[in-house]
Amino acid sequence: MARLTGRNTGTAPRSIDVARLAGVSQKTVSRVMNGEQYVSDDVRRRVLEAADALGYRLNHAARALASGRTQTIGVVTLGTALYGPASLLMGVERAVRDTGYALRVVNTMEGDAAGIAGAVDSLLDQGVDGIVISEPIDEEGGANLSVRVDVPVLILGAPPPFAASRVVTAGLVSHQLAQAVTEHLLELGHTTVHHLAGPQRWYAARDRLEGWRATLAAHGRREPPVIEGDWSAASGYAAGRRLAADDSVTAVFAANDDMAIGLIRALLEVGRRVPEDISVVGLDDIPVAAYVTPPLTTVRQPFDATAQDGLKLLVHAIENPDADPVPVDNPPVNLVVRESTAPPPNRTTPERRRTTD
Amino acid sequence: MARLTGRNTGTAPRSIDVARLAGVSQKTVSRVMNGEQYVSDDVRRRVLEAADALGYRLNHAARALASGRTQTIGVVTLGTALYGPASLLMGVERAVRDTGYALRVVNTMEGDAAGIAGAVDSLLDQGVDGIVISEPIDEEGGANLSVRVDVPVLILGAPPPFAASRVVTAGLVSHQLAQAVTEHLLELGHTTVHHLAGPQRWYAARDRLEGWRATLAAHGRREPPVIEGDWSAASGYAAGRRLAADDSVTAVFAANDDMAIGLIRALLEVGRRVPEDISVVGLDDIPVAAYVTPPLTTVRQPFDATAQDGLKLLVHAIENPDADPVPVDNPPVNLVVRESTAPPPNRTTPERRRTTD
DNA sequence: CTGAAAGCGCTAACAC
DNA sequence: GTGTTAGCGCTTTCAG
Repeated sequence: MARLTGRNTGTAPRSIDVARLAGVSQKTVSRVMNGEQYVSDDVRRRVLEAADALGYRLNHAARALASGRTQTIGVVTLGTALYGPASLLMGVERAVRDTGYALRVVNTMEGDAAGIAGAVDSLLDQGVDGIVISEPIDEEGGANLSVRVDVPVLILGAPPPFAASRVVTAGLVSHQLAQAVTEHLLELGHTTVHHLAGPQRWYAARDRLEGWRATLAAHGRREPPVIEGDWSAASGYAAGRRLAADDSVTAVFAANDDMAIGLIRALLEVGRRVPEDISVVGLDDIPVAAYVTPPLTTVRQPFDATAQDGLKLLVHAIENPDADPVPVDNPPVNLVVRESTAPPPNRTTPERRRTTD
Repeated sequence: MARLTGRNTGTAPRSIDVARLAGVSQKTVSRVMNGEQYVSDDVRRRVLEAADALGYRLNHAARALASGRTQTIGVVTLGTALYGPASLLMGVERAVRDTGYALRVVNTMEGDAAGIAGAVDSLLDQGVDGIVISEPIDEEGGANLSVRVDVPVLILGAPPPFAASRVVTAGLVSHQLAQAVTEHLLELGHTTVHHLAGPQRWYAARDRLEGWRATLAAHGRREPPVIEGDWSAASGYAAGRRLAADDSVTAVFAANDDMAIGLIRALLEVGRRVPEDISVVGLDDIPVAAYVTPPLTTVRQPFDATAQDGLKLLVHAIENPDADPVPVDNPPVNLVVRESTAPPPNRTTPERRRTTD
């Protein structure tokens, strides 16, 4: 194809076109577009006007090729609409937006053989300056990432599962959330607290379990057997059926709200009242939590704060390859006490209280 | 497993390195990497082996620059973890994955001045071969996209709000979903059905309202005044308070499950039973819908099917610039009848009206 | 402060 | 079937 140096019919304008119109060199256009210093205000204005007149749009592919930087961050998520992961993803998008980077997304399905390693690999393949791994789960020891990753990595909601050149983390708060829940229940007077855990391949699920366990131990309470669910309301329902059969259960901490809701449903179906007979607490504070019956006591997860803090670290690591990671504070724990928790029933003198809701 | 040695450390293997190792020309490597024809099996194997040995990774930026195609699709979503939009996004990711394209994501916040146009613009800026707009909302007539869009666009869940060179749509089923719900309620014997609509800036909300309205009209029923919510359980709750004051209400169709749940909560609080006094239906079939009290009757949205169908169209449009768009079938409507719907209560006065239909 | 030259790693067109 | 020759549109030296 011949050089279309003079005309650009149907072709997007290039920086050289802008340069000609503004009467400067192409390099100067580049300087202006990148907001570099050492450009006189007059030249800058002329370039900007010319660019605007032409409808100039910087070609990112060319920039990436020449500079080796893509100005995009890749995120690996679970391919699920679960409230937690979805909220985190949205938080990440917002946070990335603020940093001026673009966002690429790749999902890992649960049970995906390639798992996180495959997703990271494909991101590296597409070209990203940094990677966010959101809520990783261990897929068959998939934690060992055999890919060499030489861009900074942010792990959200789990400690570094593998060694990469520069890894930062954020959102390691499940432990505290679980502690807050457990203590709330203990303070109400419950002798102990049962736990309906999330799938243990998830770090978040393990961390919540540990937080619960540690809190119980700290208060010298007996640790009841753990029931493991899969985050779904259906699994909560199944767990509720089992728990309802045990008269000693007076308080249950479900690792997320969906399971808590399923659990409550099962309890109600067999005639156990919540919270009069059994208190139930969830975790997440999903949008409907305040409107189920009874309104659910739960802890809110700080998704946006986590995403923002994490991205700040990641971008810092990208742009300052040699600097040390700056630690961020953990966001405050936000326990939302509603009506699914109450003191344990008085066994000797059952309180007969009528509630219409 | 691939290894990455460093993007511009001078050590990143390029196609020419692979070519040298395999003893072929660089162009041949390119042919092999792109799966082109006319490469002997022997050469292909040698190239692949050399690439693997070197840990070669194709440079997408260079490819994009040279070919003008990015092999990525951009998606514009609402920056919300609402079940509907989040599910659609996940569906899109999965579908995009299957097509071999990569995915870029940009959010539009509600109330964002730049709105969809800005998001599309930024996507165009980053370089994409096609664009998916998921559940657009009208932001102050933001429908007029002043940007020139010269890549195919897929609109999910709404008709084309603007003129672009090639626009395809999918997921226009809200109307039918609303119809299914309304008819279900009518068939149970309700004289009419009230509607708690979604925010009318959303096409999905308008379409549901239209579906409900048309169905009522088709059955010759009176159309009660519409209450508008904002998708949230809180707005459903507020609507429930108002509706509960009206004795004539026996059936309500809420435009999504969250609002339905809030609505039910409000009804229960003032002593109106669901479904004995009032039937309530939602829309979405969120994960907890089956476990709230009472279990919610709702219609499931075909997110995955919509995303897949839509992406098929989009990719077709991308790869066949001149072909006509192929229409796809609408997925079947999936009404899930649970326990929040029942025949209307028996009035003390049998003012039962005969309907001939 | 500004400009000229030299690629970044790949694909496209056309030879062979 | 395979190689050769040009660029894609930008950023990078390095001059002035």
